[in-house]
Amino acid sequence: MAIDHLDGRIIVLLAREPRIGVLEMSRRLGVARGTVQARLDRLQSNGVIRGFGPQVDPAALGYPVTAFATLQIRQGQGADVRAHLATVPEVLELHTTTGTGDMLCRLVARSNADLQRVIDRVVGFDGIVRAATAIVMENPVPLRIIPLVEQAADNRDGRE
Amino acid sequence: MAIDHLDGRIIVLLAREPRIGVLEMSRRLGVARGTVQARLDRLQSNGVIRGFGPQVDPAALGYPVTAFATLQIRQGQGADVRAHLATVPEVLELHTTTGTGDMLCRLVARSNADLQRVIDRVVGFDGIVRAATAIVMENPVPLRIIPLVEQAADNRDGRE
DNA sequence: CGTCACACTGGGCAGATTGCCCAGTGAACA
DNA sequence: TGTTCACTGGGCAATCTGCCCAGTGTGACG
Repeated sequence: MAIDHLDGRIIVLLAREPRIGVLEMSRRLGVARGTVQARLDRLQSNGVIRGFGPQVDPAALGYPVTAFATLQIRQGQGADVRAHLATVPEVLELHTTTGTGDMLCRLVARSNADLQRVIDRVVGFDGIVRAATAIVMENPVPLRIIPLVEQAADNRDGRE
Repeated sequence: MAIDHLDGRIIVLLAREPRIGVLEMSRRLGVARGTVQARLDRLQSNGVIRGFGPQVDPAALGYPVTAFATLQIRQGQGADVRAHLATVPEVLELHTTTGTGDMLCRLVARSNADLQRVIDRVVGFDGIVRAATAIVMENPVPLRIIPLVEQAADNRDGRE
């Protein structure tokens, strides 16, 4: 579950140059190919690396508007709301949270006007009491993992 | 920028079986290998497919706690806050938003107790006036793109 | 102090895939 | 009608993959 420095370097290398291949990685890292292969297998079976799916940009698909909606759910309707939101393609992710809202979801839309349609569809469901939406203007830090991987690798090295 | 049905099938196939390779894709989709290759090249140069980086699970790295923090920023300090948050590895992404807060960031931590440390580090900066944190309990809909891709592909087909 | 398990090395092998090339075809379009 | 474009189907050398092996070093454990 914890990763060492070599694991970290493998992940970072893979993140920077995804098409790199095991052989080239082993050359860059100065280890045997079998080692890289074994590490990769382990990282994947550990679940540290979930997969290598394509990273699709919603904006390039025609959905340049992103928003976060905080939802308040009527007691006992959680499961129904989850099922409902799962059917909306513009709902990219959904979390249940502590705090003022009960759920937080990430939405995309074709435009600000289209966002209204999406929100209507999201909240047009019985179990949802209230929704507060925040439109994303800028994304100074896009979803990233490398700094965390490096920290995790360093911690591990420090401890062992 | 818009994608057609074949593009959609390529992306979905790739999302489901990332290791699949161009040749096998062409077999599954019933088109020539060159076609798949050309489509993929176009999707990547379009920016629709950003890349194929490894999808790393923070939980498996030892960071099982996720939270969203809404930050209020002192006027004119936005750039400084951005730069500060970019240096915190546990900040996985950062958005500037409309609405009650000025920024929304996704955090991870090793435990609920550790989350306190992360939040202290995040808000331990002059430009941040207030922070409201919501801890994620469940993630009923993990970050996904396939339904949106399918919708985008269908729309395109319908129009053209 | 042995013994064992484990990870890593360095090598080899056949088979598959990739990147690249080409000519031909059909459809859309000026 | 002529041109452009995407797609097809094929071929080629080079590369990589998955798989195997024996040898080595190290740490854990009896």
